[in-house]
Amino acid sequence: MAALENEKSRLDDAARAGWLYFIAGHTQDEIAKMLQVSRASAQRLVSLCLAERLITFRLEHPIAACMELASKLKDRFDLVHCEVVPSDPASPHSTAGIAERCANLLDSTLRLETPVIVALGTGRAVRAAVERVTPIERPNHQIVSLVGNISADGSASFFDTVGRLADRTGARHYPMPLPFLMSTEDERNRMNRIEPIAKIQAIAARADLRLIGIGQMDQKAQVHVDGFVSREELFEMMRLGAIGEVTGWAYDAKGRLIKGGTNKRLTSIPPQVPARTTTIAAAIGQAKVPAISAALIGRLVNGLITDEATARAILDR
Amino acid sequence: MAALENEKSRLDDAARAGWLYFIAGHTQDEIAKMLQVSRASAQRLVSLCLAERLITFRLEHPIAACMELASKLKDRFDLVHCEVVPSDPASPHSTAGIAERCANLLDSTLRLETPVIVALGTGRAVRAAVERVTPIERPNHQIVSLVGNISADGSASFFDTVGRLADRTGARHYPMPLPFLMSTEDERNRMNRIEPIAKIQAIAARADLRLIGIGQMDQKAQVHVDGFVSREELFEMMRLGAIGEVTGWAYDAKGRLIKGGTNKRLTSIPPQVPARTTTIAAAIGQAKVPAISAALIGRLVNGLITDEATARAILDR
DNA sequence: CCAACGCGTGGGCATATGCTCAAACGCGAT
DNA sequence: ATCGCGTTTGAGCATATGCCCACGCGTTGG
Repeated sequence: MAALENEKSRLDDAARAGWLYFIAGHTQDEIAKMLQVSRASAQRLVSLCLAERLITFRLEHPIAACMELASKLKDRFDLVHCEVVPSDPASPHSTAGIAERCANLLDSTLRLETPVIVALGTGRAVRAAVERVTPIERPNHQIVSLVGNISADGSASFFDTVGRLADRTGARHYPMPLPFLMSTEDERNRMNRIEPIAKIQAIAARADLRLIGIGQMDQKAQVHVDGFVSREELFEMMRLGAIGEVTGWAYDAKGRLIKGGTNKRLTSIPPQVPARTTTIAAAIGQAKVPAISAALIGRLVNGLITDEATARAILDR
Repeated sequence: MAALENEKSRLDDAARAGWLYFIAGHTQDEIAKMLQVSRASAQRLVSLCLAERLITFRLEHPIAACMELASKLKDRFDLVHCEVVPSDPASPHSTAGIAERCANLLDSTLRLETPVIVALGTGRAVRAAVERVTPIERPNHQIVSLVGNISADGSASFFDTVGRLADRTGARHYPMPLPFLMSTEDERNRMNRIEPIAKIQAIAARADLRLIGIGQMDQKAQVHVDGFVSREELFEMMRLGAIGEVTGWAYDAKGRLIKGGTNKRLTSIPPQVPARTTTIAAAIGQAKVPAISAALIGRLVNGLITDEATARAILDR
């Protein structure tokens, strides 16, 4: 049917309009005349172009302050990779900037012709990053999830990061078909031994890149808000000293994994300590500062993508 | 002195403003408040950011029509590389679009770690492209000029493409310290035998990429306008059938190099026929259509970067 | 076959942007 | 300290932009 054709030509026009607007520097009035549409439509095309990310902006200039923060963080915590983007004072929790950089990191990793394995954890920034990855055909890559994708109520839910990234690359993908928490430690251990799960874990262990979020362990902990961990479980972990979590694994202020509590029943693949694989955390926000700091101190991650304000707060501790 | 410091921090602010404007999507009023300046200054910063190319736009969407034209050209003329950018109906001679793509091509070539040799010819698009190359440290690359850089009046003049590109990469560079035309064939041949020149020619012969412009041979021929070739010389070449030129080498409508005239006295490195090295021409404009077509037919180049209108005109012949 | 619906269109208005111009601000020289 | 020159700044205005609304066209479901 013609709908798809239309859709396509509309996107073409949008791209054309965006090109004329941003690159050639024309006004929307001029573009409207060129494309033979009303100015209002031209405006719509330009904004469609933006909404569909047909055009992207890249900042070529390494803002000195950010560069400096990044290099200090790199030194202080012995990181293999660190990026600091300018803060957006109006929305300090927006993932806009870091998602862009994460997407870039994924892009350049996935662009390689030699097969690579990318492991993904949780986090809003990770999700947003995946959405921004440039599609590229790489059927020999592998995308693997570090966390179970079955929520508490049994539905295979929350954002299917692995699937989305696989869509964009044609890579084989391995979501982890497990609940986030099992009911007992035994059950968890049994699960870890069954064939398909063990296989996924083996793949994850060979990952070339791990990209994960960092969650703080307070009343607003994402693992609790999303319903993976009950209020009681959360409080127990806090009593045990939990200050943050990566892929669900709670750790204390020194970045040491908590021995008991939900950590005994977690199905997620635990962090390597210290991280050997390139393991990049993407996290911003004042609330996460202690959690991020601890993860860096404990070497749960060896890379960080954050914003200026967060970077400063981490260094100021 | 502090001037440089100031300059730097001003650019930082510009980058920051650009980021907030284009990426975070704030209005200039908001940015002004954030950066503690007047709105007018915010506007200035944003436009400075644009002017300095601190931020760049990249069109992710392969505009179907352009893609199709590119692929037809590739097939028809057996090209190894072809790109077609949307035309800007308002300024059909603007190098904006193709310069961007050329810069991109240079970027990706220069990004390689293994030493590469890039040879540059003449042309406004080539010059503009060099200005847009992302600086990257590649001291082991080599940049070599295909044309003499001494103008008719003896000054080492016109735009020093090779030097500029070397500035941006730290690569060794080899401008050709010769006049564009010698006064006799003998003299030219003698020049070709002297040591440093022969060496440059040897390097150019091993180039991994040649990027050149195409000039038409009519009253407005660039070689004439720029004063490299006199009116009489130009007319003589036209009598001999010249329709276009690459790095000064005039050729006829079938793309065959003219045997006599200025070609006997040219110091530029002649095109390979047929091109074996990746040799990309960057050229747009109705006036250049016959010249571009002939160069493609004669296989003086095996790649083309042009715009939609020119591409269409070439295919319609 | 028609009604209801969705989607794109163009007009119009409030707001944001680009630009000009005169005033203020260094900054160096006297 | 003062003057003069060149640059930067902010007010104000003309213009461009973003968005809401009512309309029309095509599509879908009854």
